[in-house]
Amino acid sequence: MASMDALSESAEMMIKNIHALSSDGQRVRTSDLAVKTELQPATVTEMIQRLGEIGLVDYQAYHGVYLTKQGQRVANVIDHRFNILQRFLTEILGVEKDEAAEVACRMEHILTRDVETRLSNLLGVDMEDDSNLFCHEVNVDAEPEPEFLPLTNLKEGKTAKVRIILENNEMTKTLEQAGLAPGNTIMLKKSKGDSYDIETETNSLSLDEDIAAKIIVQN
Amino acid sequence: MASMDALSESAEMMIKNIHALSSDGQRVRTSDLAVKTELQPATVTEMIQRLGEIGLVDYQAYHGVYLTKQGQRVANVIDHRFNILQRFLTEILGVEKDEAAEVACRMEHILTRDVETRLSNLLGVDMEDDSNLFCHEVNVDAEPEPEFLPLTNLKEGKTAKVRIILENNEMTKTLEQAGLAPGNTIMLKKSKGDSYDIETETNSLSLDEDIAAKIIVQN
DNA sequence: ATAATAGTTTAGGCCTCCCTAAATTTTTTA
DNA sequence: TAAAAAATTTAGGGAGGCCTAAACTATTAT
Repeated sequence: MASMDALSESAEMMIKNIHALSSDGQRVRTSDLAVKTELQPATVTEMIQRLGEIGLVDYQAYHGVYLTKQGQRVANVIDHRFNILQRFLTEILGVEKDEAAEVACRMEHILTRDVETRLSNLLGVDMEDDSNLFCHEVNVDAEPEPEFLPLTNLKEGKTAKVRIILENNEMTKTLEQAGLAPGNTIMLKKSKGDSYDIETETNSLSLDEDIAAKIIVQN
Repeated sequence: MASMDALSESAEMMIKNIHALSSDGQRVRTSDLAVKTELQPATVTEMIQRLGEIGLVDYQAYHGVYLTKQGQRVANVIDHRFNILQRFLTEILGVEKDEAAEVACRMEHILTRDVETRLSNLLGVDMEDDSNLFCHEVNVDAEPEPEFLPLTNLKEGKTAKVRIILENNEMTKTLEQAGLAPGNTIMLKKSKGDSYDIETETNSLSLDEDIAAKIIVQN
């Protein structure tokens, strides 16, 4: 049980993965960690030995590890940060799930307590409530992924959801009032020449190509 | 000029600092970089030699460095990411400036292009426009910042713009059709008990607290 | 129960990033 | 312009994090 230095990203990832694999409180095997972390078994051994010296993990040679109380606390913090970040990235920014998971997995080691709290508030999560502190892993269900594309590439008759409007000026303000706002669903009726006829939930309108190119939709 | 591997955080920080110190296109001295980065001069030398081999920097022993075209491009990307992150942290999350700078300074090396774009959009920055790609340092102009807050925290009689609606289900679709969509302006008429009477551009409606809490507005 | 197999650790090597101390080069100044 | 001072680089070392190959331990199967 040594220094209270900040843990490295690698060390935190190892703890996170130990937590993810120790469903029933059993010791986690080196080889399972190696697969999960995509490291060589020898590297895992080295790592968990170091974590053992720091007191975050109970390690017995040839018989794997489990998290100590202290280690569990670390794991919970990391998991919580990951969840908050992933939710922020997907629900608010609209980032695609896999990328959100990757980015969240890197950022979770950087987030400060304060930023974490503020993000939680934005998402309407009660930080005191530990009940959302699980979910270790990326969800790997392959869904027919909706594509992001400029409105100019949408096929006639297709419906898509507005995700991003590049630029933020008078013009785009007008568009938003006409129902062309992020989150709304629109349908491209016709594109003739450089004019795009679209239908929003509330209006019909026609845009020229320059503007249409700045509207990114998702089908 | 070697590998196109991703740069380490340390390498990116060095480039950022070279950029920050080379105001007039002059070579930057090792000792100045040492002060700025809080590293030993010998460490700086080592680093800039490596950067030179990769072609990001023009290094002449005993006479300092300057960024190559390629190095400048890297610096611009990093600076832009920093600015976007810092603005997000301060303007939207309300994080105190110094902490925001620190966190942004760690996250800038992790941000993907996609997340960067989406954050820019949330902030109303046009990503194509390179004119915002300078500013190495923290912006210290205090403006009367518009606040992001859940509808449940809006004062009666106040007008605000809808920025984000968390969740994307049947209910929220209905809300959007009633004018409660990102980009629209609404006014909170009255909040009595856990019921919120609001006026959108097209309708009047009443929400209960659970839903109101998921609507983030900006005043 | 022991030999074969599977799993784990140790040994040793490489790279990055940081350091200090010594050597070297540049700049200053007398 | 040569000696002193300042700046820079080289040399060498340590920790973390990763690797492969070899040694070792545990498990399984006959």
